[in-house]
Amino acid sequence: MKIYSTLTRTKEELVPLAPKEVRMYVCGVTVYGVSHVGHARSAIVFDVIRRYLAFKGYRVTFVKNFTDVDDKIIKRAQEEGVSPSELSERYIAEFYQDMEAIGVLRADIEPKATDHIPEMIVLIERLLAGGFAYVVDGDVYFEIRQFPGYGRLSGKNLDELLAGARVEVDERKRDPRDFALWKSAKPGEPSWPSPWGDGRPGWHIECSAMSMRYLGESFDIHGGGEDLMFPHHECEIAQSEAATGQPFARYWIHNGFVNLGAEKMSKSLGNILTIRELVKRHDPDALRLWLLGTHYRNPVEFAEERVRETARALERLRGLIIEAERLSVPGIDGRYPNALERGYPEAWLAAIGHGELTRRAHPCVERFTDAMDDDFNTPGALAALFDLSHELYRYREAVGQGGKRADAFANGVRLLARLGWALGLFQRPAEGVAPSPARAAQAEPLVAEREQARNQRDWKRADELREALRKLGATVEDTPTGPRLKWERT
RNA sequence: GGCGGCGUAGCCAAGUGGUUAAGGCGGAGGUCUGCAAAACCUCUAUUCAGCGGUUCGAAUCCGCUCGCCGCCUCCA
Repeated sequence: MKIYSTLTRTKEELVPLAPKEVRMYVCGVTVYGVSHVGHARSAIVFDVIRRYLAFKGYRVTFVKNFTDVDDKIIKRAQEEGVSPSELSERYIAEFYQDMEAIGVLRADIEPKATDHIPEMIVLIERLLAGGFAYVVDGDVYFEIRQFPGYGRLSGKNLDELLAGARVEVDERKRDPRDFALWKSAKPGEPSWPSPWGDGRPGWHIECSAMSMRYLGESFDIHGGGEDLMFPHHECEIAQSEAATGQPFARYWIHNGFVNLGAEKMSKSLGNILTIRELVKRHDPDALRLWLLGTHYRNPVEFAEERVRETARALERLRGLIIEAERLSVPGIDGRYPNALERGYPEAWLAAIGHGELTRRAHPCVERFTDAMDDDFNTPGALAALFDLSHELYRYREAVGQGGKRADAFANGVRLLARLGWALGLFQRPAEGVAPSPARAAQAEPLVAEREQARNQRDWKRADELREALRKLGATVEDTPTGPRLKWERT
């Protein structure tokens, strides 16, 4: 399969350092506030990448960090009159809640910067010993001139960076572009002892230290939002490769932004839309489906209406799962909340049990994996999924005729659910939106009475009751097996 | 100023040198239905911002023009 790497700006064949094993590190969040749609996109993109690699049969080790010490955290903690660690712990808990709400699996390892100060100190010492860094008044800086590759990832040359003249002017630095590895302690700020005096780590060093700790000095994939390309990832490469003399990450993956209207969304602009708010209004699967409808490297513009449209498309796919479950096929197993399973599309195709349906499903599955193999082309994969759903509905229409069998249909749906799993879809109960118990209790007698009216061919009364149910938020669908309620999201 | 990206149907969005330009939403007609809903069938871009060029052949490559956006500073 091919992955676009920012480092080379081309799609490259994925060749992991160890066969059949992928080690990936993704820069997580700085925990000083609630997460927004942009974080959701990044989390979902890498969740899908991780899932699909597992689906392909790779053993994936996925590390995603928390930055729990930095200027913003300290500032916010002071404003709120709590300790920085209290603040970061709170937002870590919030982050987990949000991720669960949108169906993002936990990473295998989720390290916090403050738990890895010793590793960072060791790394900084290596850099000092190698002549890549220098100490000034308890601060340690990385000297970028000592690392010729600096600027390669972001495609910047050093002179342009200087010409930009936005770099912080600090007389003590040998070069204005040098960046801090260690910052000396200021009163009232958290600090740790170090060979250079009490202080705290610079931003970039944590990711180098933690990725090396858990994945080794060289690993396969390093990812994050496109904004992290420079300076963060650029600095990570410099300090890591300077320290080890080894190539750091092999493939660099950056996801595009979520814009709000014409503007980018960011905490500093204050125009954020939180995940918390979003999942109140939208089905999490609709949110995911909407996000995956655009390739991960392209920007996407958020609009409530787009997500609502996507929810209608989702209903089509989900209708199949509901249908299959109604055929009492036990547990459509597209849902594996905590298990990463490798995929065997060929076996699943064969397991359908009816040659005709297998034959029709086959090209859909192939297009699905071809699209995903091509730099995680989720829009292409979704197109294949919709085509598969189409084939399944067609087949279901004809069940009972010409050898078409309900069990084959259900097996086909199971295949669809498995493909969906690789995208993180269909992991919740297929019924989707569940009514509150109170509403369900209210609806029950109305449905019963309506059935009675229909049996007596009292269409007027039946329609009144349909209307009454609609006011409760439920749409009635009459099916051969009886009425079915579809609840609105409230 | 430097670097990079984008402009495909009413809307969203794949495709990046060669059969009929995916898919979704929306819309039109039909089947089914007491009526609906869902599903199914048919249709909905002779054309890919514009203009030139390369090529037997371009939405796809090159040049120019217009429009939009991102990064260069904390940010997913």
